[in-house]
Amino acid sequence: MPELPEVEIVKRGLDPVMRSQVINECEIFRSNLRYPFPPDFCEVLRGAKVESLCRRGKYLLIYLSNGYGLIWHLGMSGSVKIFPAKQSYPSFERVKHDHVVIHMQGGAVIVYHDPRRFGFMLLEKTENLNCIRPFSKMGPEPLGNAFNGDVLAELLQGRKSNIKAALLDQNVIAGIGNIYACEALYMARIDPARICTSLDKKEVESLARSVRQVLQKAIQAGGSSLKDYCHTDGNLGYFQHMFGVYNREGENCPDCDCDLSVTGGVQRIVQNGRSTFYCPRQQN
DNA sequence: CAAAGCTCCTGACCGC
DNA sequence: TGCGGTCAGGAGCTTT
Repeated sequence: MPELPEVEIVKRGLDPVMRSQVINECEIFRSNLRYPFPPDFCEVLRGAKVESLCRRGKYLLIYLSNGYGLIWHLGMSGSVKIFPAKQSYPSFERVKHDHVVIHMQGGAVIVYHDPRRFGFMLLEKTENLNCIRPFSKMGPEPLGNAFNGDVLAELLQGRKSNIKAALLDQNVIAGIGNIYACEALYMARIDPARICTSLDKKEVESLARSVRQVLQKAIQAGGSSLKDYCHTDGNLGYFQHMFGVYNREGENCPDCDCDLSVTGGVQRIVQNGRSTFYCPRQQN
């Protein structure tokens, strides 16, 4: 479940093997992931030099010298593996669910693996990238300079949904998924069921700070590895060991020492069809 | 327009 | 041991 921190870690892993390097060959092993590959997908990549890589929300954007940008989303279960030049000879073993293989001129091989195939790769002219969906409507980067309590207050202005759903809406803030929405609300000590408009200025300030902090800490920890996610070198992130509430139903949260037989510990509820984990004693 | 529901997919897990 | 049912969730689409 790659969210902003996991995509950022993937980007940092890809950068040294892709930036300023030429793509020698691209192979796809099925015609579609979530969406069909563009018909000229491999041709556009082949021979192109990678100018730069960036992350926008949960998206990876790879800018090519031929005027195209590769739009790459890891969906729910996507992961990227890099086989450095020395180890890629004679050839790596392609395993089940390896759908895309990119060969760099220096010999490194980049493999996209995605069992559930919620991920996708698309192409778009670089000049159009900011004008097309989802980027044209996407909310601000929570780790960017342009994000703070005032901005968040403006974004939540007049919203009638609960605050958890708002954090998950990519048109409000970019990059937050279910894990970090739960963790940010816990860190800010805000009940996930609160309606956006009911939050006062102080709470919104606290939430904006918590969003930034939880994402920064997760990046420092190499992201969260649950089920499918791992780094480009195969190592796991360890932020899942630092969860306060996510996936911890029935346990004490880090700031509670209450009697579990009385309080039941961290609760799991369903909001908008998604699990929410929270501590009723800390978040209200 | 906003908000909520539905859908895609596979593997893990559970109960019998 | 096997088998069917349920769950997980990002985001586009549909419905309200």
